[in-house]
Amino acid sequence: MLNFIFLLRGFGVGMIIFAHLNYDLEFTLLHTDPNTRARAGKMVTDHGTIETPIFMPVGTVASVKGVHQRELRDEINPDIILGNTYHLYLRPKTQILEQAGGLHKFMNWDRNILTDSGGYQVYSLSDNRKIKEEGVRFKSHIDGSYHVFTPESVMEIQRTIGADIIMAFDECTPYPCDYNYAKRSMHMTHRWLDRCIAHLERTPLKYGFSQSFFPIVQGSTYKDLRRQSAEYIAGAGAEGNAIGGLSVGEPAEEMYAMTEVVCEILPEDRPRYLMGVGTPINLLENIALGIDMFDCVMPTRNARNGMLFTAEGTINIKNKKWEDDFSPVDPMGITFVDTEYSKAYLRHLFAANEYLGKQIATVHNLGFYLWLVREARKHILAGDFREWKEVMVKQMDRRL
RNA sequence: GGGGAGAUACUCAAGCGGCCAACGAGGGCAGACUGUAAAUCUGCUGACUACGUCUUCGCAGGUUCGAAUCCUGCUCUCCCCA
Repeated sequence: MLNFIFLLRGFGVGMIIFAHLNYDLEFTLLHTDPNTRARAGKMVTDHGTIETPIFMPVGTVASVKGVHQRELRDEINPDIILGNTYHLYLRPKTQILEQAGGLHKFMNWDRNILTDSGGYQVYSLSDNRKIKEEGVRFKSHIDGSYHVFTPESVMEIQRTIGADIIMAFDECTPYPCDYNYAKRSMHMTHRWLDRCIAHLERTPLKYGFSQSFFPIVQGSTYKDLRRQSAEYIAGAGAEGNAIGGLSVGEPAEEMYAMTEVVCEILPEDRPRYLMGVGTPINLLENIALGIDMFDCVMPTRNARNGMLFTAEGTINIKNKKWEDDFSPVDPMGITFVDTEYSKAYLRHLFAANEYLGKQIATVHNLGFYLWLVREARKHILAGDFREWKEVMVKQMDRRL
């Protein structure tokens, strides 16, 4: 653990304070697969240990949709979940989170939390925002009011939300993206990164535990830009590094190609986080390329829309063929919902639009995703990851 | 007994001479979803020997070049008065 001392310029004569860009994240690489670039590791933060590779369930507005915290902890059991700066800033609003003593206390989650910076909303709310060098002006999707996010303000907000890992403010470019636009955008993201770091250094921690900061590689689907960006991001020397701007509609092969060139450059001894990915197959393929952390709305959103992920392939539980199939939701029985309910019953709940159906499907899908990354970890440690992965990819690439 | 309103596809419900195989909603069937403006969105939903043909709008006749739409009769439903 490194603690840098630095002098805050122009802030009182000779006043020495501790830098707030902490280096408190302990990441240990336990094993690297000899046949692929897959890694098994462990991160230790003030809110516990995160075993990698990890999948982080998305809880945008301080809720993993459809799941109680108790089910999340006891059944799905992730070491870390996500929240979103843009959404939480708009509602309940930063000040409420501050009064609550931070997001952990507010939502009663005492394990790790990572907050996304709102960079993805720069992409997804493209009709309702304007990007400038200074920052981004958003139109609230809740009440139509206007708000400006700058790298500085986003760092302030994330300090107040109080996640364990906070993300740089970036621009997530769309797909396809014109080369020149991707290049300009990438450079702006880099400049924003410098501003994020500068601002974090003068923004104190609020809740007595440390926060790690991850910068984000951009560069769209262009290898040269990705390399350039990865070098810049690696140069920041952060405790972990993220890859953004993927899983925005590009073919999987392009995603893997970008992950590959970026992972060659990002430091081995720091966790690598591929943002917004993905399908179970995407996870395994990217683990093989050296990714340690993932998040995605797919298991939760698709669950609410009736899609189940299993080791044998995907199920659309709304389909008529399950009407009289009284077999368990998933005979593997990763979580209690898998064996306590039948497919016919779950289909009925969806047909009747009962909340419970969406809840069961969500617990199942998240249980499966977490099982998948834990299993990957086991096989990396055991040395047979590649063989296992090949079998799993083939098996999961089906519709049941 | 008298007066009035109405019967449209699985359901509800528009249409009131040609642009009607018939708006819309529900239901049904299928698809999409990747750092969550998503409990959302999209398509199909009379029958076929399907870029065309055939049979539909209570039933039976009629008027018209042409009828779910107009006329006559019948059957049934609902409302009001006695």
